[in-house]
Amino acid sequence: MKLDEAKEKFIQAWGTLGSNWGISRTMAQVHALLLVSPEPLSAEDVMEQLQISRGNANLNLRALIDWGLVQKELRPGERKEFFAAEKDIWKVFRQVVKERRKRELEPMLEVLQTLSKVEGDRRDREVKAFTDSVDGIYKFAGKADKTLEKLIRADENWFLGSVIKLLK
Amino acid sequence: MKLDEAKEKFIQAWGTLGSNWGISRTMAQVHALLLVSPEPLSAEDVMEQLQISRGNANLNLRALIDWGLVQKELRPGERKEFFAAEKDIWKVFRQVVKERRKRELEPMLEVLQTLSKVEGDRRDREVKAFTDSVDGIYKFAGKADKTLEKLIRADENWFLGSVIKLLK
DNA sequence: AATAACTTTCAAAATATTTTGAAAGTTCAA
DNA sequence: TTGAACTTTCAAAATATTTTGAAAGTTATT
Repeated sequence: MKLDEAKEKFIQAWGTLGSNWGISRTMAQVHALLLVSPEPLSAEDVMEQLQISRGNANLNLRALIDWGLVQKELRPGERKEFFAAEKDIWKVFRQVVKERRKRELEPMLEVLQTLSKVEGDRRDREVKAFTDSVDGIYKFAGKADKTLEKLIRADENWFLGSVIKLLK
Repeated sequence: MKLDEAKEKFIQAWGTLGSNWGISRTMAQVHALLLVSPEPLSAEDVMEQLQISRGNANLNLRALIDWGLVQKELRPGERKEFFAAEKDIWKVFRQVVKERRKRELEPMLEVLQTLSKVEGDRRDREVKAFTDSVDGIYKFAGKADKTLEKLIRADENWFLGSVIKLLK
């Protein structure tokens, strides 16, 4: 397989993966493109290689920066901005975990806490089913939150080493 | 807060969570509704409580069954089908991991393997960046695959106990 | 075989998300 | 302060996804 064909396939596959996980296809494709580029790319480069508009390129590059997956690079004497993705996939993974924890898990914990204060007789089947379910999820989410916090703090080797070893 | 209000909020929150993770809002809401219902519900019940059409209810109930999160229940002497969600959130989590691994991780591993066979001189910066990236992701995905396989097989107590303990 | 009680299908409609591109905004060098 | 070189914005258009509901299909009973 030729490089260009392989690149194209990779970009497609990464885009599909992204859209399965609630990330827009194009954002994942921009990420994929930067992942396999040896040099940082300009917005123009991204537009050309993915055949997308300027506005779209800008939007998705900014979103990737928000997620902490891409960084701007300025070159002395050049006005144009260049963009480079973090290449270490372990770091990428940890960063995504970190962001999703902040954006989704923590807000969910607050909602669950609120919901556990529902009024009503615990002997009521409806009430009991509800509180049991919410309590179970709340406990699970709390444990997940703590676990992920440790994971984020843990260094690469720790994750590569200990967890894998533990699980074997 | 009254039960009905709390239920409504939970269904909304679960729907939002789902759509953040690439699951359709309505499918997640049907799941939420079944999670907090003490008794199995009929398609009719789901239609009424979520104010959705028959076709939509049917589609999403079937999808939840596909994901292994909901089961049909037949009552002797009744023609109607009833639906109940698995209530143990650990089991739900493990089931989701199991399905996503099968549906997404394994196909991705195949793609990555194919892509690692790209032609070209390794001293070419473009080729090197590509193969380095793909190799890194392939190794990561392979480890994740094995780790998740263990997680799926592990029993509840193991996950509740050992992993949490390890991470503290 | 006919009917009643259900479930499933699917094309069209509704809705939601993504993309575009031109205009506005910014920044810097002259 | 101007203008060139860029980036950002955002309303409209395009596209993708979800929802509807009526019709078709299924199954058990009579």
